[in-house]
Amino acid sequence: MAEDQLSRVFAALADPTRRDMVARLAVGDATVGALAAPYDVSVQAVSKHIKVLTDAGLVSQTRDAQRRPCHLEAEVFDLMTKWIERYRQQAQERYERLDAVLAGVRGEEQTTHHRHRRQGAAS
Amino acid sequence: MAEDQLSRVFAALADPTRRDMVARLAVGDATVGALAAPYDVSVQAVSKHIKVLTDAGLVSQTRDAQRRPCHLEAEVFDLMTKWIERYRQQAQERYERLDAVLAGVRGEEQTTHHRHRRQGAAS
DNA sequence: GCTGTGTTCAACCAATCAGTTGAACGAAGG
DNA sequence: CCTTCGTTCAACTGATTGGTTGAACACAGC
Repeated sequence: MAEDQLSRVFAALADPTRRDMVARLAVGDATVGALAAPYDVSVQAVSKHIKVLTDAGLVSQTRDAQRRPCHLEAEVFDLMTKWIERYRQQAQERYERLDAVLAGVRGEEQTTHHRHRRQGAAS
Repeated sequence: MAEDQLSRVFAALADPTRRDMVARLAVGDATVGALAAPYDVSVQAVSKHIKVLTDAGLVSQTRDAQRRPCHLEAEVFDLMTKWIERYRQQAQERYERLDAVLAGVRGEEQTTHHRHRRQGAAS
């Protein structure tokens, strides 16, 4: 299931340190040691973070002598974006449809923000 | 700080049950009980999930008699999308730039700045 | 071959998390 | 009033997480 990977990707990016690592990897590949440098944690901890990112498919590692440079895999982002866009759009449409209903049925002065109208409208 | 909220949003969506709840809320608002129905867990557990989503800013609740309908707040999605887009794009650009470099200076070594020892093709 | 550097594995710890049950609260309705 | 329904709070549990340290592994250079 892609569901599983989606969970891993979201979970991976839920950590600020890992998000920062991704941000730095977007600029350029880096070794584990180089990635670890700015943070006040052990290299082992960073290695674990990389493992999480790798398991999520966000990062790949290759071999360069004894180093293992990390490379950002950008495609996985699309998985997230698709998921998000889908529901954001759906919610947006529903919001606009509600707007239309309110404007049509009522025809009153509803120019300001209508606060939440609870369900029941949707069939 | 937005960083903190970003962490909460990603963490909230890392759970498949919560993602499913968001998906259903995109269709229409729903009460806690209604949301809980399809899942094989207690209502209290679902209530907790809603709290997580609410703390992340993804869901808001209003009052309707003794019910508390949940409403999806779509704007928070933008926060995520912005973050993702930023780094996805950056990685993409870097990839294209590298492509250009490889095409132009085929097989030559450039010692100017980063060591683009690149994995994959270059070995 | 040894030594040094870079990285990961293993075991452990404290904190957080997703789930449970039991009780309490707020509002509607007999 | 008292009950019932929908929801949340409180306390507890087992699993996961992010961190640690110490050892092991994989190369490169002497």
